[in-house]
Amino acid sequence: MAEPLDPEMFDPVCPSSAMPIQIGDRWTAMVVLCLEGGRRRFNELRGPLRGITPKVLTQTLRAMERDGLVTRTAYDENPPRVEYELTDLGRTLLTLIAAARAWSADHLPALLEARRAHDSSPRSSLSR
Amino acid sequence: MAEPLDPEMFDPVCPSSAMPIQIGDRWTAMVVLCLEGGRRRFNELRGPLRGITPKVLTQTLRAMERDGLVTRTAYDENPPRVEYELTDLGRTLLTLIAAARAWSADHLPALLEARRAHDSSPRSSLSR
DNA sequence: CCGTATCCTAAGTGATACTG
DNA sequence: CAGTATCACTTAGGATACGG
Repeated sequence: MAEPLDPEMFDPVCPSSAMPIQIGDRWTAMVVLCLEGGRRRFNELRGPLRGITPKVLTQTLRAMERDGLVTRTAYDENPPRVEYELTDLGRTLLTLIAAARAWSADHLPALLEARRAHDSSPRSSLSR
Repeated sequence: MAEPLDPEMFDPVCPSSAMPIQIGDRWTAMVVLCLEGGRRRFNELRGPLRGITPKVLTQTLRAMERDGLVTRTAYDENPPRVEYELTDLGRTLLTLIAAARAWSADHLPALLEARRAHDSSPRSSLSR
């Protein structure tokens, strides 16, 4: 298990990463997906989560640990090694996240098109 | 259709309203649910959405209209009347929201318990 | 390698008051 | 009735630098 992650799996700027939902904060759902394949080290998570700073990743993981979504295991080695893993509770989010991604695949283009049409309409900046 | 809404249906402070997901901003999912039963007037929405201010409700509805989730119909009457209604696209969110609420019903207690246990643990404020 | 410590800004939200 | 106009505030999130 735990095959290498695509280091560019998530790019929050890229619309294809757009999710209609947010679970917890901005990164939580992505972290869950990153941990789907098994336990990961801190720096293994930083790659796929394009642009996340260590501070924010720590924050996110701490909050998830607090909520019982992940476990944190620190090995007393040098250099240090810390691994994160989904709990059973954390894994229950996977189906919900999958549903959300399915919604995006099915309907996000329509939403974006509606937005584009609205923004380019003369009425959008006028009389209300 | 359009039976009267429970004026206390949603209280963002109440944990039973807690959602594991957010769709758009803080209120969007609740607005979708409020409109599930049919078209509603502006002030009809303010009751169930406990504590929402008119400014924020307007913001939310405008954003949803822009994204093609609701339609806004203004009748030229006095006193003014404006009705909001879900579009087909907006209705596609209902199943996703239902899935989210089901997750809450099934797993939110466990999450909250994990949080409580973590917060009351002596380790939570100590050595990291 | 795995974080912390500071500092900072932008967005979201709300309170209050006012208007066509 | 259905909004707007201000003002104020909190917090998530990020940039950067440093530490065990």
